[in-house]
Amino acid sequence: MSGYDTKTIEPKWQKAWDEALTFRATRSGDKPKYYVLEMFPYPSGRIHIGHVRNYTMGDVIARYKKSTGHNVLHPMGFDAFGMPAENAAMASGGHPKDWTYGNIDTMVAQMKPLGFGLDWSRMFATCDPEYYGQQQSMFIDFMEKGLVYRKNATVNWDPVDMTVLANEQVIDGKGWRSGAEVERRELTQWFFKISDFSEELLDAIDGLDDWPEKVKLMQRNWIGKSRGLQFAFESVDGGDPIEVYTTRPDTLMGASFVGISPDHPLAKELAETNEAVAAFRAECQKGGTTEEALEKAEKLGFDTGLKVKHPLDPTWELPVWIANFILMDYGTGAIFACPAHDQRDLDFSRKYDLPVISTFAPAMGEAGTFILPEDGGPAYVPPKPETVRYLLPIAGGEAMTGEAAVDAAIDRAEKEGWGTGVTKFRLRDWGLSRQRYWGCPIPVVHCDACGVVPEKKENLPVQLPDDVTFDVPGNPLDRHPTWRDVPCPSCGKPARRETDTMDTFVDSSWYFARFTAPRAETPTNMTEAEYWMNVDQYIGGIEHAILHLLYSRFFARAMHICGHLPESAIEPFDALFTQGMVTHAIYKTTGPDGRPVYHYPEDVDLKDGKGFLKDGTEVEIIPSAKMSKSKNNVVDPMDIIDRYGADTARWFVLSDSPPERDVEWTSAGAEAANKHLARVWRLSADIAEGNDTGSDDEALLKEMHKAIDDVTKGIESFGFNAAIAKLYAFTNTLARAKAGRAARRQAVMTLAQLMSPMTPHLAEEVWSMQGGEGLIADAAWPVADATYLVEDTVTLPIQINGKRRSEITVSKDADKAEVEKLALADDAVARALDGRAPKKLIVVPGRIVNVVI
RNA sequence: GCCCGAGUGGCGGAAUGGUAGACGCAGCGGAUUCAAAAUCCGCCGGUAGCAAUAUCGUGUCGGUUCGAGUCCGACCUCGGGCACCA
Repeated sequence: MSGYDTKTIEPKWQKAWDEALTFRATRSGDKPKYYVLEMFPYPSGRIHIGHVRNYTMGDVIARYKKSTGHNVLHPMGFDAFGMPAENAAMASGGHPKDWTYGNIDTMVAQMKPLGFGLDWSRMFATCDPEYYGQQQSMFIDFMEKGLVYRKNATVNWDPVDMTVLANEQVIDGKGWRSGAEVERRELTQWFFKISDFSEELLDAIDGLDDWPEKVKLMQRNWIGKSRGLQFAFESVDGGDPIEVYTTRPDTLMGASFVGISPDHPLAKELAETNEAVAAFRAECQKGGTTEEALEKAEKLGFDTGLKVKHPLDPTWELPVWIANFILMDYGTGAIFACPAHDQRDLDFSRKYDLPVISTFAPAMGEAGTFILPEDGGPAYVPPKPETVRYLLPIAGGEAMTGEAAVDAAIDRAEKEGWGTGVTKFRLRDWGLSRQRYWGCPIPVVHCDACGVVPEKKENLPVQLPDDVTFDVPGNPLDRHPTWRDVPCPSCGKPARRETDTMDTFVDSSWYFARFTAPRAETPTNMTEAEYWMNVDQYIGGIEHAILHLLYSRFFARAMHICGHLPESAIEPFDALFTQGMVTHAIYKTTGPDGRPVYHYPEDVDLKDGKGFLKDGTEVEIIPSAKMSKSKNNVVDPMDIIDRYGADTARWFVLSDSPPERDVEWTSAGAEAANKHLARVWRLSADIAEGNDTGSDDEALLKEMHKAIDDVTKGIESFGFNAAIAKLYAFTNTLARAKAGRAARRQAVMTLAQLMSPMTPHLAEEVWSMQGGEGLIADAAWPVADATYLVEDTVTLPIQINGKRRSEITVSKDADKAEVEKLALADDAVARALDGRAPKKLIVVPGRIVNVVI
């Protein structure tokens, strides 16, 4: 007997599936369809064990759904535009295109030996002109429908390299290559009008029943609907009124100053004549553009000397300050500050010695050790639904919730005519312009006579030129000698192409739709889209909870408006599952220069939880760290396949941790997985050669049907680790079973079927060893027989005052009175009661008995 | 700074508000073997006890409940996102 030989088994069955076109997605018959999709990878170079986990989960679902009678679509492609390709070209020459397609070839070659049931015939990369040409065509459709526009927006500017930087290229406020202090600079950029859909994208979240609550909550907060008051502060000095928006109009009597953004038109106007203002504005331009950088930056202010009137008291004059923490993008770019109830405003007021006035305090009785902010306490910011005691109410009573007070304040302002209740959203329009080469060119032309004109559709795709270099910073499209020069699509006179390319989030916002008809001459094919959409199960990382998923939801709506998707597909992902990362310990020592040295796992011997190098030096073990090349803790799936086979890798990434949590890769765990699969193989071989004697067939059947039931439920609920635990238990049962050959053969074939979504090669091998008909991949999923699932008796734990003290065994349909009688007769209970009657007796049928004494 | 999660034995983890620790790893003991590997069997949260058993125990502190890993509040630590990483 040759043993469990993955190097023979795995290629054999992969070939069999290929030849039988087992995983080719078809619309045949009257079967229901099922579309399962994992977030497609960026072609970084090699596949990562995290990819293996992600695609294995999808494959389990895909194979399971196929065996329950669905037409399954399970495609794969590559999110192939983006910065790393340009960085590689800058670092080591070559061309982003060659680098990217080379990586794709490598990664496909690495994925195939893993035996995923994918329809490879549908594969594409977003950098294929056939794909991005269709994207350009849709961009033009979006323009026609008014979903795209241009406006100014801030970017990170490196003043030394004279180039725009991505947020990740700004490190501690400095450019990553030049080290120069980064500035914020305005450029005219293209935007998608996602904000037109704010309300709709928010409301529709309620219908996403099979999305994780946390993702829905994150999206709701991101869209950020708020109700507030918009009103104007009249100028004392005869200038224009300053419009402000506030979500806390109830704190108006606590106003300390009026703040405007450094980018507010008034600030810009002042800067023209006032050098100090101009200098302050320049100071505020320093640093990166991220919200985090802005929030964490030191609060800076500049007193303009201007004064405005308080709307409720014309004699009350408030100073106007320019403050760096006020965003022009949100509200009106101007606020009134209430330091008593906002920590940022309080920090600012203390720094610049501005007044602090509390408008409310904790409700009576809850005051305790409360210190008012004006007396040195922190800003008092209770949740809005909490009742507080108003010291300076502007409307309504003294004790109110913040919510009620805000409503009352808006009512008063509207009645008196000095303000309006306004609903605003935090969600900003989607800026898609990138000043980079390796992306989808924006298909427009700038003409001196006609302005901005979309390219003619028959001229699409607007292809990236191949003859570019990356030896100097900046966008190669900008300095290409001829690429920019084109005739105006409208008047035919010489004009210039747009040199900005699209954000790569655009590429990934509709690939799922393209998979339904990947070679269509239009972005989608309606027949195919109607049949396959929506994605029934989408699987990916939690890091995409907001941007990618929100942009895709917007895109599906925009595509529907332009006739590229049916209305039923405007929420493209019916169910979402977010999986955790695969982590691995880091082995670290400290070098002679005091800097950390990271060691490869194969160089470290593990003993009793400690790690040692070959020379005996003990290494520090940092567990569960994100895999990173610089930390030498990356596990290469190809090494695992080579050593143990694909099924072991697949089994392990599913077995050790719940799928939504991170899993730590350990060599011990991989070995254990491999041992178990070898054991199943031996068990099958034994049974195939075994004899017919035995009894207890009934007991084995019972366990088998329980296993079918448990594993089916486990797969359906993404409890893969729990399903695998049941499979271990059932394997143990089968190995020890004294049943006859027929019953054991049936059991091992069922075991193979239950394992087949996770370890498909081994499952096929066992199936064929036992003389199963056809491929296990085509076999119908086993169904549990309910008659085997019911137990005749149940064991009930007995608690005394909530602590387990004993147990009784009763028949499964014993009524409450009978259980009570048996419980009271129990020795432990009788001892504890000592003749007294229990205070209370709780019987939860089939669950527990609790005697309260 | 803001938003969202997660914390259970030596380790990964299981547990519709109802027996905390299923299953796996490591460890310990045994069988098999000339020996080893492989395999098979048994034990395995802490403390006390020969044992029966008692007692403590799910990041920390409090609360709701007959009963809390699970629900509520505060805090600590770690992770994800913050609009140009993908």
